[in-house]
Formats: sequence, C-alpha cells, structure tokens
Amino acid sequence: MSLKLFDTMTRTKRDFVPSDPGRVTIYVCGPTVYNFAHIGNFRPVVVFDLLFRVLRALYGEDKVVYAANVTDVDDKINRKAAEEGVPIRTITDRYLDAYNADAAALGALPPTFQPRVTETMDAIISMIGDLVRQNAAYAAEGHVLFDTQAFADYGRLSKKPMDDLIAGARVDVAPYKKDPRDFVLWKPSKPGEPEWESPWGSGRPGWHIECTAMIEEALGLPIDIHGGGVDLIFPHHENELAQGVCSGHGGREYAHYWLHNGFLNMGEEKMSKSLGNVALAHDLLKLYPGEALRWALLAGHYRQELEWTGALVEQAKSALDRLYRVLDDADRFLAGHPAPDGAQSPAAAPEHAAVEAALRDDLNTPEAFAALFQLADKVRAAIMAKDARAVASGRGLLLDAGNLMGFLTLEPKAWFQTGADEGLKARVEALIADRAAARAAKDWPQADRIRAELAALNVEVMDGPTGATWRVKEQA
RNA sequence: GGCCUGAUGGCGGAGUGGUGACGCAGCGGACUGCAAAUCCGUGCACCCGAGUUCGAUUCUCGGUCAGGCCUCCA
Repeated sequence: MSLKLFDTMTRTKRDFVPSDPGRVTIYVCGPTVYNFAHIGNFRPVVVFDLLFRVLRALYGEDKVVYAANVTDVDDKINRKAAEEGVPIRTITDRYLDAYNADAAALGALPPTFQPRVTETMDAIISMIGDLVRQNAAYAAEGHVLFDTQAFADYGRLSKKPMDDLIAGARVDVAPYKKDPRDFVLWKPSKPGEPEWESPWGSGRPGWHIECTAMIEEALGLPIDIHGGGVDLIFPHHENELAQGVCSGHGGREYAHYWLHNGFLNMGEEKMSKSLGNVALAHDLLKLYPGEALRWALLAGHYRQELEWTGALVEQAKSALDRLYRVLDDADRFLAGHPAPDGAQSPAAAPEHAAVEAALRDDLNTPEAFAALFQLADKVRAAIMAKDARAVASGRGLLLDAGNLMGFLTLEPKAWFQTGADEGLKARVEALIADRAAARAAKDWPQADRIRAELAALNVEVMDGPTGATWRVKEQA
C-alpha cells in the first residue's frame, strides 16, 4: 500500500518513501497573522491536513511530525500595530488565535509544531551566520544578502533558467547587490519598527530565512515533505532550498518531496490577502458548517485551481447531507434491528479500501468522494435488505472512511440541526408534537399549517415510520 | 518576452487507447394524506486542426482560449 505524491521538483508522481518511517517530517508555509485569513489561505491548511492524516494512518499517529510556521514579523503587522497603538504581539496573538480557531472549525488537526518568527530569532541569526561562513552570503550596507552565485542549482525547483531571472527582473536592483538575483537574509528595520540585535547590526530577518531556520530547528534538515501554495514556488521555496543546502546542514538535500496546491479563485480574481475580498473563513464559518467548507475546499484535486462560489459550498453541503442521512437512517434501523455482537460483514470493504486508495494516489479527493458515495450506497442497500450485520459494519466503515478525511465527525442530528439554538429546538419539538397529534386525527389542513409555520422558521420536517425528524434548511 | 498549468455533459469535477466516474440540478415512475427523504428508470461531454493507431476524450505536433509565476512584500 504505497502513497504516491506529485513532486514539483521532478514534476512527476513518485512513490513516497520517508527517510525514516519512524519519524516522517512535513513542513508547510503558514500565514502572516495581521488580519482574519481568507478562505483561500485555508486551502493549503485543509489539503495538508488531509496529507497529515493520511501519513498518520500509514505510519502511525506518533510517527509523523508536522510543522506549520506563523509569520509574526511583517510590514503589514507593523502597520496594523501602529494604527492601533499596540505592540505587534497584541496583533499577532489576536489573529493567530482566530486563525487556529478557524482551522480547527475546518477540521484541521493542530500541527505538531507551530513556530513563530519572533521565537525563532536565535536560530535565524545562527543560520545567517552559517551562510556567511560558508561564503554563501555577504553583508552590505546593513543588509545580509544571499549570494545566488554560490548555489549552482539555483532555479532548479521553479525550472527557471538563471539568465532569464536577470532579464526578467522587474524591480530596480538595489545597488549593494552583487547579483540582481541575490535576496535579503537580514535588513535594517525602519525607525519605530521592531528590531533585533545581530552581528550585522540591529534589524529583522528577510522573508525566506525564517522557514529554513524553523525547519532546521523544529524538524532538522533535510525533511521529507515541504508544502505550500503554487505561488510560493518562486521565489520563496527556491530561496529556502538555496539557503538550506548552502547552510551546510542536511547535505545536498533540503526536502525530498515538494508539494504545491493550486490557487483558489474568487470569480475572476485571485484569492489573495492583498485584494481584500470579503470571503473570510471566519465569516463563512458563521454561515456554513465547517465540514461543508472543508468539503468544498477538497471538491477538486488539490493541484487544480478551484473556483470558489456559493454554489460550490451548497453542493458540498448537499453531498454531506446525503452521507449524514445514510448514517441517520442506519442508526434508526439498527435501533429496531440490533446487529449480533461482533458480527462483521465484508460487503462494503472494497469501497472503504477504494477511499484509502484514492487518497494514496496523490490525494485524489474527487475519487475518494466517489468511493465514499458508493460506500454509502452499500449501507443504504443493506438497510433496504434489512441486513443488520451489513448495516452495522457498513456504517462503521463509512464513518471510518469519512473520519480519515476529516468528515462525519458530528452526530447526524447535530449536523442537520446546525445553527439551531436551544430555544428554536424546543419550539420545533413542540410544533412537531402538535403536528403529530393533528396527523393522528387526520386533520390534514392543521398538519400542513404547522408545517408551513416550521418552514417559516427555516425548518423542514420529514415524516418517517418512527416519527418525524427535522433539519435546518439553509444556513445562509 | 521566458517558464509553468489547464480546456470534459446544464453546473461542479475525476479518469481512461476500445463498456459505467461521482455529486448537484433535470425528466418519468414508485412510495407519501400532501411533502421531504428514499428507491427504480432516463437524457446530456470530452476546445480546434493534423498525425500515430484497427480504434483517440486519452499519445504526438501545431493552433486557439484561460490562468499562474518571473525576487527581496504587492
């Protein structure tokens, strides 16, 4: 049972072989915490959480070490802190908490480590020192720059020819650079900005060095898997790679597999923080269950672009409705037809295996979803056939496969009543009791009046053989 | 200009050298007091051109269209 992953470095799907099956390491570039994050920023969160789950299932829960960084030194953070007249830590703590809460609501497990730049400063400065000693970096006018000529493989990850990088330079080249491609490792802070002491003067780290230093400190170089959005391939990951290799740690390797998720698009516009679109995950989570948003984010293969629309989320919710309905019906059936203790039925085992196989094929979530539906159909068929043994084991397999992907974590009742508060629940139950009485008396007009009343509360009733059930119709 | 993706039915979205993705929506029927759900049945696709092949949506070449990246924070 092998796992295949598409590796950006080789542009091929390869069998995943960890350096040490007893300690599988994965690193993903995380957020800059200066505001609530867009739903697009959560695509890698959900995608790599899924990979984390698959790896844990393969190698053991305690055998996979996952680090996702937090950038808490940044111009946008400085600006925000200045606006509010508070220390940057006030800003970064606030939005990091919100980010983690949103990620959890989207079903993402907490990473093993979540290093912050401000708490990695010693390792960053130490690594810059290593680069200078290795003659891969040089100090100039208060800056320390990485010397791209020191790394013959520069451009290999992004497949960019060195010459083109010079020709395509679109910004004015700073005069203190030896080569236009050289990038900043350390730079002076502007007046009033946070700064840290270093052998090259007080200042702050460049953008790329933090990840390399964090990987070295939290995981140790080289690592098995490095992930992030496609927009990070160049320059960020190219530069990380150059730093990591030239620092002298980990030999010639930095990461054995590079994984990149495609963009999430909002209509015609790229979903990026700079556009200020309104689709904050924080707000979407008030409108939709987290699992529906997670499903929508995984609706397409992770390497493809994904158009984020309301219809996509509605479809995701419908898909989950269907699966939860099967679980609900299975529970209802089993309540009246207990399965023999410990009895297993292999009826749905192939579909369960198909879910795992799809995920192990470079996280093919659409195919995994298809297998999930086929598994649900098997459970449905078992209910129709009144085969308690098959219902019980099929239900267990469906739950297991769903959980592997971070779905079906709620009780069906809780899923269908998402957004209903206690007051509404009590009122609905009372109305349903009244309606049951009306129906028993065959007072159909009264029964329909009550249903209309429930509909006005955004509640839908469904009559079943064992009484009526209900659900909230639309969250939005 | 350079590099890299992608183009599949009404919509979303996999995959494959020759039969079925899957989901949502639609249509017909069953069930239901009426609904919903569920079940049965059903229609709908592979950007254009050339090539390879017995056969191409799938492989090759060309084209068109769309998107992304091309540095030090946008």
